[in-house]
Amino acid sequence: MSKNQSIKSFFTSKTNTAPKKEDESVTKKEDIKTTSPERKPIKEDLVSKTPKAENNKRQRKSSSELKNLSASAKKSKKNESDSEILIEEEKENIKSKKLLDSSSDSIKNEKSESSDFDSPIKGNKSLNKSADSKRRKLVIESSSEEEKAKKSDSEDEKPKKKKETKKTKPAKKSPPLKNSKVLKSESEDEIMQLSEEEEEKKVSPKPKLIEKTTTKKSPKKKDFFKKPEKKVKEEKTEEIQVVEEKKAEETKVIEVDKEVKKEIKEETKETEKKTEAKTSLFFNLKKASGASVSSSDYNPAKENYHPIKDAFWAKNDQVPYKALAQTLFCMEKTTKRLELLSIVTNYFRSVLALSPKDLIPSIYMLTNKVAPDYEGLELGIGDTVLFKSLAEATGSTLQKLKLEFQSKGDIGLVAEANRCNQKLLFTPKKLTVNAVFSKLRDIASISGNSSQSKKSDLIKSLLVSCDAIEARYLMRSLAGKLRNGLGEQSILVSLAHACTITVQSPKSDEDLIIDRFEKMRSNDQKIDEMKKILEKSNQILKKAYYQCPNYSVVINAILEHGLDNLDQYCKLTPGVPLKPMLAYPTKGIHEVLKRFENVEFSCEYKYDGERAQIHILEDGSINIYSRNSENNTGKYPDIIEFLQELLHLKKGKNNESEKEDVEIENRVTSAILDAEVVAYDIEKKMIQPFQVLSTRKRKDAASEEIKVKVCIFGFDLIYLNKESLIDLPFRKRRDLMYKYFPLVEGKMMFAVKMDSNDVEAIQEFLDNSIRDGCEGLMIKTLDDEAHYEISKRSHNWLKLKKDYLEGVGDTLDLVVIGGYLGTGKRTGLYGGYLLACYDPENEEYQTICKLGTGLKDNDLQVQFESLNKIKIDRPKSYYRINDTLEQPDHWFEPEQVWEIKCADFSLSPVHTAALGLADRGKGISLRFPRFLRLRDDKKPEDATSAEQVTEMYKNQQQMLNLNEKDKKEEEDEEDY
DNA sequence: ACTGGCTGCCC
DNA sequence: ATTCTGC
DNA sequence: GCAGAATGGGCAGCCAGT
Repeated sequence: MSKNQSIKSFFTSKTNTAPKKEDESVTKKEDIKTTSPERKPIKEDLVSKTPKAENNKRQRKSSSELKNLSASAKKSKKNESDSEILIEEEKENIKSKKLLDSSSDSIKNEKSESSDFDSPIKGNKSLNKSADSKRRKLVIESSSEEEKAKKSDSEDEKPKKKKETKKTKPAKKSPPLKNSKVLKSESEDEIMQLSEEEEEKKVSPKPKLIEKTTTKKSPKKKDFFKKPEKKVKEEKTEEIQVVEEKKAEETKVIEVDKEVKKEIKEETKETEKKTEAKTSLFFNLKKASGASVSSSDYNPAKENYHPIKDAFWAKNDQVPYKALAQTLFCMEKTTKRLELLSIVTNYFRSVLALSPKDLIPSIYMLTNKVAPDYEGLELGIGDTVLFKSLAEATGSTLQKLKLEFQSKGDIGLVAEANRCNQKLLFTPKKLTVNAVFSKLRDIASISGNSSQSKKSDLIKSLLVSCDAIEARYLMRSLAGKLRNGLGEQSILVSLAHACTITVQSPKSDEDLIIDRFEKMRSNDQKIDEMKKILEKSNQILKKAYYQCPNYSVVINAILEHGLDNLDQYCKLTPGVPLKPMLAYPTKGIHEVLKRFENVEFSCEYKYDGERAQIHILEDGSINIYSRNSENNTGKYPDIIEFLQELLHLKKGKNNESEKEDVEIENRVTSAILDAEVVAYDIEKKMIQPFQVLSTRKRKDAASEEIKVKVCIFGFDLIYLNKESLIDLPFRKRRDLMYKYFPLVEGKMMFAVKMDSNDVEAIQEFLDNSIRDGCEGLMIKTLDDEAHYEISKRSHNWLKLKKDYLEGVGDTLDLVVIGGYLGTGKRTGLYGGYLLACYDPENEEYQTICKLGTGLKDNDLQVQFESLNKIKIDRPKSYYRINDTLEQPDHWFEPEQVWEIKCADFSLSPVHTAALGLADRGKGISLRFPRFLRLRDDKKPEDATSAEQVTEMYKNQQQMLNLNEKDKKEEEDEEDY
């Protein structure tokens, strides 16, 4: 029965879904793309042919582009001279900039200098996931290609096998089961009841012991690999053995790379010294008197660092990029925050003392930005482009680079190792921080036809001039992940410290006080005083920056007027976004009460929409900014028109007379309103889900064409009629908001609130909020610590969502079927996993989401070991995988079941869970999935079923509300 | 003119 | 967005 | 408790290739 039935059911499932799909225009593609069992022939095609074709294609391309390399190298000279001009322009620009009156003016100038288009190319703060996985896919497929030929025969048997495995699993699983229990007990606080035998096991594989048994050099992983490898070989079939051997090879590679990675710093430093030895003479000539450091010895981590003597460039020189690279390099050696801060502080002090004009580019480089957030200037470079450029620049193949990336986990290290070694006829000019920054801006400014290749050319031209260390950090900058342990917050602290320690002498403009606290450092009492001064500077700077998040403005103000007077020059201004107040997640009402003990607070609905900071300017124009200070003005023309009407604002000169015409008691002439914009169905008076909101146009939306109507839910007022309200307590700010902003049903509303600290009342309010289609509650103190001051605490509010509560919220038991190799601190482990639910109807596993959070470091270790034992070289035929989903690096036997929590369910264009059940062409996926624990008591067939997933999807509050409304009003179904 | 892939930005 | 972790 | 760094789904915008 097993075999036939399963095949039959596969078949019927297919024939069922196929016709359905056909009448849905959407799904033509899906039909082909989805891997489904009875389509095996096609699947074979997909798996074995496509990658080949793709590889060939890429190889061809990269070789042809290789030829271009020499051409681009020639070009680079021209590029450089071009950028020189730009740099000069920029310098002029900065020089001539009058910061005071208009942050925006100076910004506009800058922008028009470097770019003549205003369509924002978005930034590059995160590694591109799809790019990542693409790369992985390529690697895996190519590496296993040979195997595939052999395997394809056995593929036919797999569906049959599946039934067998199903039956035999309990027996088969028992050894791993024990293991996983053991592992679990390590990773979980809650310890399961274990038999004595298990108790023993529990003790033995503790990481510490493993460490002891390993040699000095080889990391723990060495053991992890070898043990499972042997075990598995003994008990598995021949077929699997092949897989294992391959696995072993791979693991060896990783293993080696691990070691390599550890040594790489030292190595590179040595090579650095050699190469720099030649050039150091050159620098010595140029050096200011007293300085005698070569560039690769530059060490801002040094004790008693002297910003001039310990630097290696001369006064008024442009800061060499090498200095920045060395700074970052020093930072990599420690994780201690104070040390990191001091390193960057020292670097800044040198810049201040020698080349103050380079402070701005330095800050941008260290915070990995190219412009203020609200300018919308973004690199538009992802991993894909970066790897392509790197391949072209170095002559390596994409494949090789990507494979290397898997083991190194960092594109900077890959670039460093593959750096173009061929010596050019003439030594390229040394890079300066300003030059690199300018080029980054150039890259960001390019758009339009063949912009990709132009960007690529720029990157290559930069790479040519890089030494090893520089290449490392340049690539990280381009990838948008400096990963240096200091984010924007801490860079600001460093800057504040630097500007406080190294200051201009009050006596003359020329003199510089190198260390204002020199005499205080040895005295304990004085040190406290020093710390106070530093902290005060810190506050001044942070307060200035969060009200005016523009480094050019802030730094120019510091250089011209000093840190202490910053508040006069960096004031809150409508038209310039400020950093918004954020909220901390809270696990329950009790935690809320504990945190806000004896303090009055208010609870508000937390709406599931988009944060909007609405700026109403004196001239009647309105700007809207996102949570991350992006300019969203072009996204909400409807809101702007509505508000201008509502508040009797008129654009243009006539506003004076107009305003007098209408008599309103509390007129808004300027304001900054903090609000949530939510998709809203006015007819049904219903809040719509986030997924609806997100389908709105983002740029140049025309108000007539807008389909998704929107309602503003105001919750805070930060600025009103020329006055900043940030120092008022929340209670007063909110009252002003109520007073000045009229309520318009379905257009302009206020967050539903309740001021009470009664547990039951809050509980009820929380339930209500969920019922009304909200995410939960925001909790804010009314009077105490209730200023809108991000500089003190950016997360001054609390948020309480249903799915934060323990034992509440949707939980699923899902099967791990694939893994994605991690990057950064997860290098050498899995950084993410592919999860599936089980569909007994079709006897297949359907992907439902990827997972990458909620995992403890130890979980990652343990999982890497246990999953390696069940690694397979290709997905099972009964895995239903959409081809547009990025393929995992490794596939696994369906064995481990994990408990996953999520906030919501969504219809997914890529995941196949419950495909056809909730929607004809779309599967279901999870919003905010996170790992809870291993369910070693469950077999994969006991995982949450497709049907259950559908149920959960339909039981979402939003769906319930929708149905209820539909029933009541007997209207047509509304679907999105 | 259409599509797929990449990127950035919302959450 | 969520979560974990070192300081 | 903070800041930083791992990672999620899913949308529109843009570009390259067909």
